[in-house]
Amino acid sequence: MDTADRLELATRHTLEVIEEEELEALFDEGTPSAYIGYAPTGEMHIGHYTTMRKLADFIEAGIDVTVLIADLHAHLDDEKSPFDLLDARSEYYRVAIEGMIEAAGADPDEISFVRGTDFQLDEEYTLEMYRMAAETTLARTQRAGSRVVRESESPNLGGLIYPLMQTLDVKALDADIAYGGDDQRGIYMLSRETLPDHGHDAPVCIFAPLLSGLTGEEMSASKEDTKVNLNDSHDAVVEKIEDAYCPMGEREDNGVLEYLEYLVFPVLEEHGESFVVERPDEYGGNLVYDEFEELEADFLSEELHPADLKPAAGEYVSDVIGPIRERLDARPELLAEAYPEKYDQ
RNA sequence: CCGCCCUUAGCUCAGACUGGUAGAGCAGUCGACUGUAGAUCGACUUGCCCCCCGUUCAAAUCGGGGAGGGCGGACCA
Repeated sequence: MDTADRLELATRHTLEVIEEEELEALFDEGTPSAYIGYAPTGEMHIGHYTTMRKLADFIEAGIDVTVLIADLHAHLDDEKSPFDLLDARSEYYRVAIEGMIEAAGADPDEISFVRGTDFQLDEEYTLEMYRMAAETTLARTQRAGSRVVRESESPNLGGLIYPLMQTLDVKALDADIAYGGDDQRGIYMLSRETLPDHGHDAPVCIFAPLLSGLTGEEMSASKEDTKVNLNDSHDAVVEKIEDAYCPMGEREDNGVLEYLEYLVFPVLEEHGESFVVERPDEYGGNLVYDEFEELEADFLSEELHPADLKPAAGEYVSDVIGPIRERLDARPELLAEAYPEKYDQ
């Protein structure tokens, strides 16, 4: 595969690449490494899946991929995860992530899993963190993490250590590429500024779009109705999509369309399948789409009505998470131990 | 170590001075209207009032103690 093809694969369906020329240079040199980190806090949802799907492209493009399960970060960010649940949540995340990677059409064995505490307590790492803390202002650090770390009237120090550690993770994992959702932008811009002073190249940054929530607002981990969980039952998925904000002919803040664009169609494309909308004859009969752009055009022209789209979308979204749901359902103890307050019986 | 302030519905808070076992907004649920959802109307729900002890016929409210959180002082003089 030549550099142009690898570039196309690695960057398709992404929001932003900083900088594309640097990525091109990495491909010319050989096999770059990329990493994405997830802090094991709340339950994994469909938004995680969209970033995960990209990893399959990375592997195919000849990139070494590492997934970091950032357990310390999960606690540093306002104690979102209690310290004594870090083991359980890390394990749940690993299994869920493997499921997503497999469902996305890649082999989980081709991805390296690393846990934060495996290396973030090393003397070298720690010492460098103190040095970085000494050279970075409060305001700069706060700004870097503002979209990731929980906002509060009385923020804890942990939220400021968070961006510094994430920056050091890039170096510790020797990553050429830092990949993540667009919310990570602030932190990785800090990394690009800081790392060259700490003996590591500024990482190429690739950002995935963040999906809108189903209620028209931002997707929120704490608001059930704004997102589809990976272990939601088929009926729960269909119902959430049915209840979703979806104005006819509009794509702004339209989570349903975004789910289809970034999740359903890429998977259908992988399997060579079409998207079928069952529509009563009264409204014109069934519709078949092979590309999202066709569906989008019909939706925008109001040829495709939300009331016909939603039931179909619900079915396909449920199918997409099906394999992951099966994995999680097969091991109920994972969720029970990771979220005892919710799954205790 | 000292002083002051805060803690009431899922969230933001009112009520406390002048005791009579709780309210608003938002959120949520359900209807109406739309061939979906939203918006808009209409209805409804929600509580260890941080904990313990005391005063009282009666305590979210008064007194004492404690916990958690915030702010300031103390060192630099």
